[in-house]
Amino acid sequence: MDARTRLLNAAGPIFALHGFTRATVREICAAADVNIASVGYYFGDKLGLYRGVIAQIRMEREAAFPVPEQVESDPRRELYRLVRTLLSRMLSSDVKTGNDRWEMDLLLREMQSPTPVLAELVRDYFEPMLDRLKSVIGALLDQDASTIEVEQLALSTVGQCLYYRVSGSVLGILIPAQRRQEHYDIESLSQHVTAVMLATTDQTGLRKYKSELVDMNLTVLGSNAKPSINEN
Amino acid sequence: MDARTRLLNAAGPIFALHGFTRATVREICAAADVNIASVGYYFGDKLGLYRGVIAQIRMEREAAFPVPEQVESDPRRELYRLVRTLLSRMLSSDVKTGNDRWEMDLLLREMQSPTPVLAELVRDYFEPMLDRLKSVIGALLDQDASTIEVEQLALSTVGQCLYYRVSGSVLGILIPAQRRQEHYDIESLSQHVTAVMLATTDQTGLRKYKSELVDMNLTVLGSNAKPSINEN
DNA sequence: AAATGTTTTAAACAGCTGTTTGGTTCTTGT
DNA sequence: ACAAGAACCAAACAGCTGTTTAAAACATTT
Repeated sequence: MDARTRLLNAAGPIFALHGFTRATVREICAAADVNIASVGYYFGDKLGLYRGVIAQIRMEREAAFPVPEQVESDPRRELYRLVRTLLSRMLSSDVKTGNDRWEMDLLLREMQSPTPVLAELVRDYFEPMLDRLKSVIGALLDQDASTIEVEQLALSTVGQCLYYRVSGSVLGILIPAQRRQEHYDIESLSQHVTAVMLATTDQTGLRKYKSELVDMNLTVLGSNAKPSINEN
Repeated sequence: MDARTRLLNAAGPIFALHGFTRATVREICAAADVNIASVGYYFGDKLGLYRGVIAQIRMEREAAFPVPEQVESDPRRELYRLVRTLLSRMLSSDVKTGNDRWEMDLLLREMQSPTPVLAELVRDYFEPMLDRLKSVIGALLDQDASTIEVEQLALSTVGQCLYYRVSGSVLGILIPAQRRQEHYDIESLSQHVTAVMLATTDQTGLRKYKSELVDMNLTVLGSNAKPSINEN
């Protein structure tokens, strides 16, 4: 195999495991069975190699879990498909090998310590998915739903999905292994998240509770006579 | 001020900004106006200093945004308070100074690259909040709600809140600054998240949509005759 | 077979890292 | 005032970092 691609393949998991800085080119080159100077030769420097890895896994994951085509007649079913794709991208990795899920770890590190790469990643990878979610949620809501309302709901959807990836380490401590395996797989979570969003976008749902909430809040504020201060 | 506490204060933002490894003791000591050898003198080594910082910010944030006492008669209002506390802990920092929100960044880094510190952090900081959420959501649902259902809903709540912190960098690219300031403050988001969860926990809500979903899903699978394969 | 261009190699470089040393200054109790 | 201990300091240490060098090995073309 080409030394360049061997380097690319070896770098991915190591960058994901240790982050960009902590990952050393020596460790990567040893894993790729390649001389240390090769990263300079093929990618200019360490950051160039990193860019290459990011670009590669983005293509891979778009191919493995593409945004479903817009053929669903029922927006509810389309929402389910989108959520499932989202969760698959978050939690799953190569379907064939069943390998570790290092790709998403890498993207999360990029979100936490952004490099110039993040902007294009958002533009090409996250935004299309968010737009699709907005369009489906818009279809589920009444026509006079505000842009911001639809957007917040789309973000709530992504947020729930992302959470199960971000706090994997925390969930590992909070939730016993058996229950985790039984109830926190992609299928169960897809159904759960979709159900939450369907219940929320029901005509009688969100707006009713939001106005209820405003009333409640005003009552609290009124009885306390402190209109703008944090009450926690 | 004591050199020890000066060190502790200076280390927090720097650890949060660069992560444990990238943060150098030289930079921290320079910011604290302290000799390099002091970290060894007071904390043993760099990791000891890190532990000290984590312990300190946990105490600070618990004092600044305590879990509300269980005095609310209306579970809906209690849910709102819990969500607001959660979002405050995520998004806000020192109320007086209005400083940067570096504390949560640090906790997130700990979640992503866990050290032995994470376990106690989960036990003392996350778990009590999650238990409270479970109890409120259990009160909102009908009595025969399963444990796992309540837990998933509680995690969905936390997930939505956490998302606005985790993907701060992404939101900065996706959403224009003005709209972000107007609609993505703590108050707006608290109302939004609470409304979503109230709509979902309505008696007629979640379970209805979940069974609907199962029907839909079975239909899809049946027409494709591929029962167990990922259809994305 | 010779020449040209490409790829690979071991070694060295300069710089930064956390930690330690041994001595100095300051504080405290008697 | 003086001794004992705590606090602090500049300097050096050993190790690892990304990157570069210049030569060797290989491949391809003439």
